[in-house]
This record gives sequence, C-alpha cells and structure tokens, in this order.
Amino acid sequence: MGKQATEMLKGILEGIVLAILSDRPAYGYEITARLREQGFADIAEGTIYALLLRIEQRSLVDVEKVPSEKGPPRKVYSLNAQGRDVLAEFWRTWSFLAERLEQLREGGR
Amino acid sequence: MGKQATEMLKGILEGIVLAILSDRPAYGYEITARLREQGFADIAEGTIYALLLRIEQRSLVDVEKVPSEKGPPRKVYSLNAQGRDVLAEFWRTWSFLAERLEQLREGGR
DNA sequence: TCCACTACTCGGCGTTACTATGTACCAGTA
DNA sequence: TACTGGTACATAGTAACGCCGAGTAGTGGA
Repeated sequence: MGKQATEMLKGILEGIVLAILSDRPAYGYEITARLREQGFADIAEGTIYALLLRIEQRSLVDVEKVPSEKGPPRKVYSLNAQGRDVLAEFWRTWSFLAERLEQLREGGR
Repeated sequence: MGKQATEMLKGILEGIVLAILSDRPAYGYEITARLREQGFADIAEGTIYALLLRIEQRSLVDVEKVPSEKGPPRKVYSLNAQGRDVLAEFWRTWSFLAERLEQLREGGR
C-alpha cells in the first residue's frame, strides 16, 4: 500500500481495532499480529499502542493486566458499552461513505 | 455525521474529488455544491479549496480560468493522466479497505 | 443602499499515523 | 556467563489533512 493509504487509515484504523475487540478481548501485540495476517503488513507497532492508549483514555475499553508466559505482562483490552456505541457509530459513518463511493465508482465509467 | 467522520474523510475526500473530476471538469464552488447534494452537508468550503490547491500543486489536474456570469472568474479543474493514475491507486486502496472491513463486520456477529 | 449569492484565498488549530528509539522480560544456546 | 531473538509496551517528534473563521470581490435584485 502506498502513502495514500496512510491518510486513508486515519479514523478507520480506530474502527478496525474496535471491531477486532468487539469479537473478543485482545492485547496490543496480538492485535498488531492479527492486522499483519489480514494484509495490513506495514502498520507500525507504535501506531497500535498509541491508538490503544487513546481509546483507553476515552474510556471505550476496559483494561486488565495479565501475566504472560513470555515477556512482560499483557494489557488485555475489552470493549465496554461506550466502546460499542462508538463502534456502532463508526459502522454508520462507514456505510454512508461506502455507499457514496460505490455510486461514484459506478458513475465514473 | 459526527466528529469521527472528520478523521475518516482524510485521504478519502481527495479520492472523492478526483472521482468527481474524472466524470467531467469542474470548479471549486460547483464541487462543494455537488458534495452537499450528495449528503456531505458539513464539508467546509475552505476544505475543498485547500484540497484543490494541493492537487493542483501535485500536478494531478490541469487548470483553466473561465469568466463567470456571476461573481469572480472560475478556476476549472480537469483531471490529467497523472491524476487518473492517482485515482486508480485510490480505488485499489479503497477496495482493499472495503473488503477487510466487510469481513470484520461479518465476523462481528 | 443593502443584502444574498457566487467564487476564491489564507492562517491557525487539533487529530492522526508514521518513524525511530527505548525499556523490559524470558528462553535457548554456546 | 554472555548473547541472541522473540515477546510486550511506551514515547517523542514529524507531516498531512480537514475544520474553523475571516476576508476579498464581483453580480444582481429588493
């Protein structure tokens, strides 16, 4: 993905992470790994941690420290009610955008 | 649309404008008006003009000054070859994102 | 004359993702 | 013991983008 993608991810990456957490709780390193598997190869670790800190400060997630077999303790994030609201709002906005863009793409040929 | 949308528009708004221009040449005020018709009610005028200046500086568009019946002369933008390349790249990135998100949404229930 | 509409420009702001770097813990191994 | 590599989190600085607010200017109608 090119540099365009960097800008396009803004705001969307947060939605993606919230969606991942809505499936089940997860910790930063795990989320980074899952994103890489799903094709987001070049998303920096630091980006995810910064994002997680932000949504923690906005109280969209609950946090639990869990000891790890390997390495430092994990911060496991789980989506709370407020987080679910934000996620729902995200999907609404996304749907709106996706519809408009689909129309534009059709019209463009 | 909420404040989330502001961030989500980043990068995408440029694609939208390029797509509009790929249909046919247009000038700033006209583009703003068309966006409003299509539901992007709260996109600031200044945002569009700034975006147009950026894509002009990156040589994605050709510019022609055309006198207007009402008000100051119009700057009519038309997509050139380079702009078409960037638009194509935009659609590729968009498709990628749209696919991933569709998967996430399915998995989420 | 005043207002509304058309049309473009500019400076400053907040948010976001990226880069680069650092800390720390553990297991295997030579 | 020392080294390497994988796990796990944190942070400082940067660039880009969209928003806000204000300003300039031309036209036509009340």
